[in-house]
Amino acid sequence: MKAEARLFKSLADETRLKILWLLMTKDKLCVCDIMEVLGTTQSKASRHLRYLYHLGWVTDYREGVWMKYQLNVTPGSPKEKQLKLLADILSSSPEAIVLRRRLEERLAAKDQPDAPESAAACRCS
Amino acid sequence: MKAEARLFKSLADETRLKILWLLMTKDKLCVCDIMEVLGTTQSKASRHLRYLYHLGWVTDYREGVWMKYQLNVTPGSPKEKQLKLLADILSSSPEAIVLRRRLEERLAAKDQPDAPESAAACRCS
DNA sequence: CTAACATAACCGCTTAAACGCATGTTGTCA
DNA sequence: TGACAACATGCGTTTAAGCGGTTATGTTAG
Repeated sequence: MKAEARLFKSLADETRLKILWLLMTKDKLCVCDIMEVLGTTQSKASRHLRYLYHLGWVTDYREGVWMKYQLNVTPGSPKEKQLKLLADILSSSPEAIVLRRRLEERLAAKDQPDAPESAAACRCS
Repeated sequence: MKAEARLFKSLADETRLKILWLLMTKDKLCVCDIMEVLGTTQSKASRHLRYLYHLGWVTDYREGVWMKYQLNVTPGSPKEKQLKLLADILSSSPEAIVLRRRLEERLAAKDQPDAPESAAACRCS
């Protein structure tokens, strides 16, 4: 059951859970979005995203300068089912709402090109 | 989401997963049974059982010399639902069958009082 | 080509988890 | 009461995870 243990270990980190939760709210996020919404470092965000990538939780693709990440929702895959369960568990957390709202705000701020430099520090599309 | 991370961390260990799986097969196991079936140390088995106990996965009660452990299946509790999901995940592991068989053998051997000392090293009821 | 930016990889450090071993505790039985 | 069995736990060690800070890689714009 080593594989199962590794599966759960990949979920045994608060930052990774938050990242997955953000990607459930909105797929196709770049690293700078996640890093900004979570209020963390680029190094940390990127590292956890790579971790999730190698374990099959997310897929990535490049869009210009930005690396976009999204949930691996291949239909019928075990991951898809697991993600559903995970969503159910995370949604009952009090922080879930806060994070979701922060993400909305962040994405909205980026649509305003006259952002007051506080939001949208990066020029991620 | 710290609580959720801790929840998954409690499942991020192979020994603990195996213990939970054994308890899904047969509730009310003593430490010596688990330790024997998993082929591990008493110290290790006991420690992980206490760990699972403190996180609400299992309950315990004393039966003479033996400490009996069983899954915490309080109806309607979150743990009950989580255990169902966990059972689903673990059952698809190749080791699941082996462990289940080993447990059956172990329990059967204990019913034979003329055990050849290899099985039933302890006199657990 | 070069500067600027987004991201990944590296390094050293700190912390926490898991383990083995030994010891303590509790219950049973003679 | 003393010996023994089942179990819990304290301690020291080892190993792995996460993190901050820095550097390397890749991409675009000028």
